[in-house]
Amino acid sequence: MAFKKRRVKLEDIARKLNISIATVSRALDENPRVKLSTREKVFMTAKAMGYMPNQIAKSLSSGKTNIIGVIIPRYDEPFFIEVCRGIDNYAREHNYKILISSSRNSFEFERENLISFERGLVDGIILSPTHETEMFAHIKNVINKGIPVVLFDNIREEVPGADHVIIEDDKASFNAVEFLIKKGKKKIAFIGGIKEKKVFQDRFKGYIDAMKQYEMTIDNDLILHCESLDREFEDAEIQKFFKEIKTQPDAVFTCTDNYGLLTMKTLLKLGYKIPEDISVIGFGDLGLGEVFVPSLTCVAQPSYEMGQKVAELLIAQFNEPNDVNHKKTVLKLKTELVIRDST
Amino acid sequence: MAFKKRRVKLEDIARKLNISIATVSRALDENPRVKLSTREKVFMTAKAMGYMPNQIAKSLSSGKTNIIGVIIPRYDEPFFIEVCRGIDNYAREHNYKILISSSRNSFEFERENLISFERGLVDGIILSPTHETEMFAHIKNVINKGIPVVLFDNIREEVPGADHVIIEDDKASFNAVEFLIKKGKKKIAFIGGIKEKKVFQDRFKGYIDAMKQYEMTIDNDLILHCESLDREFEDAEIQKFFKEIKTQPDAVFTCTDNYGLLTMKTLLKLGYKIPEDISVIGFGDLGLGEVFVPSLTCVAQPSYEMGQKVAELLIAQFNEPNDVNHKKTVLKLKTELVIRDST
DNA sequence: CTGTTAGCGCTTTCAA
DNA sequence: TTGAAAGCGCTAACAG
Repeated sequence: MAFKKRRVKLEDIARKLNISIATVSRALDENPRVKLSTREKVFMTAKAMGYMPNQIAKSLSSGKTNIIGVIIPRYDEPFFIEVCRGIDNYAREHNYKILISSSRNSFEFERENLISFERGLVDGIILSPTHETEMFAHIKNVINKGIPVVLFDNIREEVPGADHVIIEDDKASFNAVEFLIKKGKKKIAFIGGIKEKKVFQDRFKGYIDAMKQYEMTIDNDLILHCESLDREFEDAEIQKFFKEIKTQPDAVFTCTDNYGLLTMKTLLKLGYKIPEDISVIGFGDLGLGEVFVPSLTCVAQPSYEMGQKVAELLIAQFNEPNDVNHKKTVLKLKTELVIRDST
Repeated sequence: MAFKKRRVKLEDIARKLNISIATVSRALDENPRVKLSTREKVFMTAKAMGYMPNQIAKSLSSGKTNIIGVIIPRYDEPFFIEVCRGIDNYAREHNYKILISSSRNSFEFERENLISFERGLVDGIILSPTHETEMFAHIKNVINKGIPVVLFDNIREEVPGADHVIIEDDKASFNAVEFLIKKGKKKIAFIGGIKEKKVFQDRFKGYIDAMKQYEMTIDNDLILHCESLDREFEDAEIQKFFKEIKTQPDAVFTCTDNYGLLTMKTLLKLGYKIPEDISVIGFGDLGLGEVFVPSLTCVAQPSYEMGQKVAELLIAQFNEPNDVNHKKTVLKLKTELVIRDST
């Protein structure tokens, strides 16, 4: 093979068999209107000649690409990858591929990615907004062009026409904090993420609600909203928080697995015993918490299922007769508190 | 907007301006052969009409999709995600998108994915073979069709025509084991993965080489080749290994971060002190090892760089005049031993 | 500097 | 049951 071969196309098969391109196309489509014997002949020669359909030509002609565009804020967060795995799984079963793009936690990139998806490469879009995303005009724009959209995870504002899949963030953290209170904890600290992110707002709300409902005093000294998006800095922020803390907490509710682990690390280094002196709870439950010593009690988030649901909703939109008066679905997934050694 | 709008196309712009489609196409391409004033007019109207180029039509006509197909064995391994991040980064800078497919550790899926990529959807393919992949006919096939291919990580057999990017697995583990020996360790255990996987073979070789070179006795009782592909079972295998072990080791060299962490967990639960009683080394260094208490000494693998290199090689192939007599590049990336608290 | 025209490979009416 | 032919929206060679 010393040269790049020209690909076999329908025309080649047609010529070899002395039939028309249309018949070949129909035959390969297993169209029953083509005589069985012809169909068989076509199949054989197609195989013999090493025919491969051209996906691009098919797409142009049919107006469907069978590709789903996925935009996530970042790759290096197991939650998003797990969601993608769920999407991929469902999509594959329905003959779709996924094109993943990261918005790198930037609204500008999110917009760019979205625009590039408007160029007809994808049949629909799944998007998890960044913390920077305040305006949703770019998304509405896409929807107005008739491209189906499903949003998940961090949705600050409801977008008409798009399905939403989220988890019960407030309720989940309420339950976790309630669990600590019922264990007799008196000084429960809170560690969350950037305040702009809806999920962190909701998790904070759950904390506050539980504290109020059980008439605990809320001590601002025990509350930290991490501001960094980078592992390294998160670590530093958390270390600083516990070194400078005035009131000694007897429990910490944290808003991600990573915060939970970093908290345990810091506390262990400061000489605390977990869970004897202090309890720690994480959020997410994506594998790491189980291995740590002591293992981390977590709010378990159904990430993989979330991916599957999101894909399901999108593909359902594809099959709707009228995709513009699409009735929006808002799906709230349940979480579960997985109790381990850290509480 | 109560109906799905027909997209604006070149023809619409052309008609509105009373010029030809070709001119519009060239103008939007910023072709200097088009009069500046015409170009400007075209840009304005395109914008005003909300024109978006049709990527599919472009691809069919130009024969380029600007999409890179990536096939990885699994999503839930940070190494692969990190490589993808590197690929994505480089690709994006060069105006390519990536289509990720998981082969789910199965040769059959790998083949299927490859075949679906042969349908003209991607300009080139990046692939990390599964442990099951013994034959490379499916890959050679693709290369013979003139589709550029770059392989990385687990390559059992060199494939002519494809570039390879790997790390110095044997040397890396040699160095790690040597480090333990020089620390005065006498009973060094080895925990690796399935024997079919080339990377694990090489890492084992490095261990054996170091042990031989320093005239240490190799004790089969201290060697474990994990057979499971699932976290949960890995955990059980490692626990079993240490519970049944006859000789007490004073160090453990493990072939992945996860093995390292599971080993530490098991040892801590069995009452060992790390590093006082026993040292542990992991392989990969993808974030988790740093947080654990004690933090894990690791062979640091340049995963992100690997992704960038892989993408670079592929895109270089795109620009080669003759892609069939392509001179294969084999790139071996260096690793580094990051020393932390576990040794 | 601009227009005409012939594809790219496939799908799909319409006609036979 | 099959064929002819008109697109899908864009590119590019050629002509002017």
